[in-house]
Amino acid sequence: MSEEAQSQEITNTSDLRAVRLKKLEELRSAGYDPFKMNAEQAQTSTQARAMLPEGEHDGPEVKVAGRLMAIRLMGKASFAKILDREGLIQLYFKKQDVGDEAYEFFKKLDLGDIIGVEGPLFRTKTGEETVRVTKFTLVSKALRPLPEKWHGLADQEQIYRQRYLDLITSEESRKRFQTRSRIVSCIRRYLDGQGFMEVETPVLQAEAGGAAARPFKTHFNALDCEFNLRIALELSLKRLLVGGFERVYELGRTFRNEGLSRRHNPEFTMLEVYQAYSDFNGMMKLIRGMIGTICEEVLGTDKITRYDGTVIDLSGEWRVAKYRDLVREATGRADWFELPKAEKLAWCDANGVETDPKGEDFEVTNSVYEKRVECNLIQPTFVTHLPRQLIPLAKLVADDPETVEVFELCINGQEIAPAYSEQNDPLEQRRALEIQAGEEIQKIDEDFLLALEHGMPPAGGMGVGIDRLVILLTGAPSIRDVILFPSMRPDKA
RNA sequence: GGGCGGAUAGCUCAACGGUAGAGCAGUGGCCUUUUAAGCCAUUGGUUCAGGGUUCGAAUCCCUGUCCGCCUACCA
Repeated sequence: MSEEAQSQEITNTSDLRAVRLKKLEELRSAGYDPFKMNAEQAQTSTQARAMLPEGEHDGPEVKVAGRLMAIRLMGKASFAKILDREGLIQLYFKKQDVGDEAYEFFKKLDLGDIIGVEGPLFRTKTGEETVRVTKFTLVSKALRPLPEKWHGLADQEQIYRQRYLDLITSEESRKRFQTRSRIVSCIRRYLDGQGFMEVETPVLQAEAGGAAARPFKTHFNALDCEFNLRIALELSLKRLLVGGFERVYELGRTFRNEGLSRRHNPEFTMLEVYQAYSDFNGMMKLIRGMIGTICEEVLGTDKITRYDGTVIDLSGEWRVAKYRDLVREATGRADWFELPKAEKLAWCDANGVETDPKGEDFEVTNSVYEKRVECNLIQPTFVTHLPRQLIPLAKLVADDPETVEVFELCINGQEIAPAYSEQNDPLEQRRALEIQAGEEIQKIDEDFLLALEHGMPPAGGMGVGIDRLVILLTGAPSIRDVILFPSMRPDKA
């Protein structure tokens, strides 16, 4: 590849790669190989800027490094900007300062090249902190050009497939992923501080249980049998409750072989937490405290402005509302639960709520809940007292046995975290699993039931969709904007 | 799976049946405090692929590929 560029006379100067390859070959034949060089990054861009006090014109020497993002050549002096992990910093190259030869070298640099520079700080007449470069080193040559400097990357596909270009050009995207990382480490700190223990359980499972979703299948060569990628963490973690690990959590990737949308990615990050001698009320305090801590320590605010301008207020006490009341409110029918199914169906039909007419009565109601209640819960709301048929794995509410001890925390029109008072009666659990499995009895996880029969302490359990939480907390428009490399069809190039 | 929209220079986009253009970046030149720096000159195209209609297609029609949005499926 290099010979081709080396030997050929470049006639087409808009073949940017060829032009840059030629520059590289020229450097190499002059005895300079950028890929064999390194630079010292003694300060980040923000640290360096902070070393020049407000009002001061001159500052100390700094050594910074990063990617060249802008070059403004003005004859015998030039301005440039480099980007490091914290942002941009301006550089000033003057022929007098660096010497004639080095200045000619500088003029051959391209946008996208990675350089290290050193020199004293000064403030320009417009007030910007700038490094007056005395020495610089090219440490990586970019053979490909950066995206357009003003508009950046607009092609959604390229943003996802070549995320590095998006990260280089979009500060918003860069910040969003940095925030995600800080949210995740804050969650770990918070749970660890509450005496929880982080564990890792198998991703590869003979039977993927703990939720009703289609799994991804794979083949386990050594055992010569079909395996699945996990669809939930629940069953492994409850075995650990039986084993005496009373406060456990796992923060890991889960896989569901289902469609892609603004809210769904087939592989997504899930947090599941189990706490012995607690229940769904305890989980409510836990999630409230966790999100409150993230607001305080990561975001510095409890008011989130969404991409469309909507403000989500996470301060104060969050609303707690019963499922039935929310459905009554949404339909405007105080007598909703007394209506015969035919009238419920008629209401759905008249109000554009799609539902299966052959479904059970509670399923018709749940269609209303999903399409008219959940997606409208923008401000934080704990929905409680869900009908028992919807969640067979939770304990019944003692004084209202048609409902279960459960909440679903909804914010931003999405279910962020469901939590249960976990079922620990092994006989009830078997019955529930059998009902759920229907005819496919062989799918019941006997090993899990065996564990339960040894006695599991009463416990609260909760699942948190980390991607959705990050969507909420960063105000992002889509799940694809909070996953670095979202699932894509293979590039057929 | 269904519906709608899109694919044109390296990037962002125009041209909507009649010679494919602009800005950015690239190349050459001028310019010692600029910041979307400026000025002069200049290179760069299988208009996603394949077929059709037409004197003539980036433009109209068909098929395919890929992408986006909506929708469906989804404890």
